[in-house]
Amino acid sequence: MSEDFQAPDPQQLAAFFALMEAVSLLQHRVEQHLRTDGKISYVQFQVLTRLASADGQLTMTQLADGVVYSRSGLTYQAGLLEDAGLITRSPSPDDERSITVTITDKGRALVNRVLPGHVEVLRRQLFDSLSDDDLHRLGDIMAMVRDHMRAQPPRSAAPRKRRATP
Amino acid sequence: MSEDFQAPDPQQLAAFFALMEAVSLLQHRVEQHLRTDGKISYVQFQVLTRLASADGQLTMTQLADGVVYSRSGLTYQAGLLEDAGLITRSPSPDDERSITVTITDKGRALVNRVLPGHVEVLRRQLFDSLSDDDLHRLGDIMAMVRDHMRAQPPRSAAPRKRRATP
DNA sequence: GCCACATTATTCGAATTCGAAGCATGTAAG
DNA sequence: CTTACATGCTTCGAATTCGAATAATGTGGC
Repeated sequence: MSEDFQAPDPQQLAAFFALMEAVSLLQHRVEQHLRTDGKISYVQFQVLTRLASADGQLTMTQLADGVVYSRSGLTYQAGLLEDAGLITRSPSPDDERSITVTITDKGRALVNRVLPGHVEVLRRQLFDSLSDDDLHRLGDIMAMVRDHMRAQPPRSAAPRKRRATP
Repeated sequence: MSEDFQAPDPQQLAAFFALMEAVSLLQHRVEQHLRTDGKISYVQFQVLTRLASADGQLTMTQLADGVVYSRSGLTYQAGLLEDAGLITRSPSPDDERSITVTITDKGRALVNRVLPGHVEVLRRQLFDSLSDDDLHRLGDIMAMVRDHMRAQPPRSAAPRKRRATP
């Protein structure tokens, strides 16, 4: 396991592993609560809350980007949410290609019904284990990481826009 | 959105959102690299590295717990890894029910081949955006969260075998 | 105006995931 | 020993996920 390449600092790796494992556990708990309490998945909850905090409507692309999801996956979920009467989809006025997704009253009601329990889960699983200072610090750190990654395009999937001998 | 329940501190929520979003992005990047470079998923990579650092072999349950995965999901992945010749499965000597999973030389070779690139991705996506101090702090914080959640059983799914109306 | 290319969303098929049910083995109580 | 339950893993079906291909609309250069 120890070879000639630039060996990583064990401390760095430990941080990475702890980060991934903790978030994995947290996701499971959150998912479980939302499923039993509101009969929705975390993705669906994310879509609804994003719509709610965005004054009611967003396009599919805006949603997919925010939720860090594939377009096709979002199409599927939007279909389910629409069938359930929690959102509506309508063609966008400005751009004929876009779809405007709007949260319904029923959707808002569901969010409001589930939110307290959701927050309670977060409190018990995450917030309670940290001091205010640590929590504050965690927020700052992860915001930096998030911004850093948003700014940095993936290595190989970089769009081949670079001049191909024009 | 603002009602009568114990409203969460916006700062707390911001930390949670940043945490989830950043990890989501990170997972995508890592997954993408492993797929293109080694033709394996992150789960499979996790299984292999866990085996490698555990002196070669573990039981299915130990693996599933460590990887935060469903048993059935692990069975599926183990099947793929075995077909690919990266691990072997054999009945455990002590416990006739258990399966001992062992990493093969080919499995170790794959890990060693992919590891440098993997670490490079982590460096570029995660480590580079943080000071040593922040990284250290992040590790400590997430370790605390992880331990806290491991210690705390999920709220509703806790008791499994409650007798059904005797 | 017209042509090439970018952008938006969906459909499709394949792969992965989970939970419940099933099977076999281990263990404790009587 | 025998019954009752616990544990370890797999099988099965349903749901979810992604990426590639597709269709439709927008935009820029000429």
